[in-house]
Amino acid sequence: MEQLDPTDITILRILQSDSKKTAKEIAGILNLTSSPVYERVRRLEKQGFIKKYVAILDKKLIDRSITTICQVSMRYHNEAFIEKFEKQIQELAEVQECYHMAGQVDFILKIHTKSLEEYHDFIKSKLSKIENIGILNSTFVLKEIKHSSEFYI
Amino acid sequence: MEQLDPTDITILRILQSDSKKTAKEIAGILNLTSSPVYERVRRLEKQGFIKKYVAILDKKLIDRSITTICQVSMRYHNEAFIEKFEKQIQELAEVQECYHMAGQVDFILKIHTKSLEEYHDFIKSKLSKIENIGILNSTFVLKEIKHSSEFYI
DNA sequence: ATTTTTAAAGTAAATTTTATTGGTATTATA
DNA sequence: TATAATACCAATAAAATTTACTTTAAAAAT
Repeated sequence: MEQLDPTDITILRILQSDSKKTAKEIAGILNLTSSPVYERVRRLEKQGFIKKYVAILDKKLIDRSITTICQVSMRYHNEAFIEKFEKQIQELAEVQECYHMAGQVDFILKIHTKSLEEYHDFIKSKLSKIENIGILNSTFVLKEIKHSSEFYI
Repeated sequence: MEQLDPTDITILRILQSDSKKTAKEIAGILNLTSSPVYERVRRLEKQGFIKKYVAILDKKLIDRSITTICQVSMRYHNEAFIEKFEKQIQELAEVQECYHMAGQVDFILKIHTKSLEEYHDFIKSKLSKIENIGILNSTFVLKEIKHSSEFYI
């Protein structure tokens, strides 16, 4: 694995919090000119350190106020069932994240909906239609204490 | 609340998945010229629909391979304790997300570390040092089935 | 039905940023 | 010491952003 020097790390930190910063602005922070910054960013993209650039939307304003954490356990743990479940989850637009977990619960999902009613519809008409779900436990987010896509590097 | 028309929604969908798309490229998809697209994007930023633009890094390459979901319950539920907990969590760089939940468990945290060992250190020397934590339950992500910052709009 | 108003889109030019190239200094290597 | 590699700087071309202004089309008012 290619190593990151302190300049690379500073660039990654900046772009994690604001990807609209120009090469020139970053160069100002680093006491460099924009060319080496530009070249490093391109290299970091090419090497895969930077996967993509995205816009983060305001959940409330786009009317997706309800965040739910849903914990799912399967009835049977055959490879075939698990794989099918994973595929079906990927198709559900309401599911923003899904992790296969170690421990009691098999999967943890993060789901965004307009309302509790829409969440109810989601469970009734989409999630619970998936074969082989044993236990399904939903808890609602009362308050977002911290929420970011940044990694500490 | 200001309403979004179909053009706005298309723009938001595109920028959620790739914020490097130029106004011209988006205009091509929408059969428009770049100026109205540019003006709409500026408006969507100003109105707050777009909160920020960020770079998404590769967890593995930057050596944050271990993702842990940690469920925390408080011993006492005074407002003062809760607020102090929230403040302290916000300071912890390893914690990427933290939600105050309805139900049995008070908080759910998503934590990224280099290794299990580093996670252990985090629990021992940082998280469990916070006053008033009752139950603390950690489960590890075996596989990311789905992971995105996009909302379905 | 015609005119007025308004909002959205188009056009074009300026400014800024991105992207490329060539050259220099520094450091490591043979 | 000579050579190669690396990282940076400077200059410039290409492209995108940003601004100002004009046109178009739809809705509202006369």
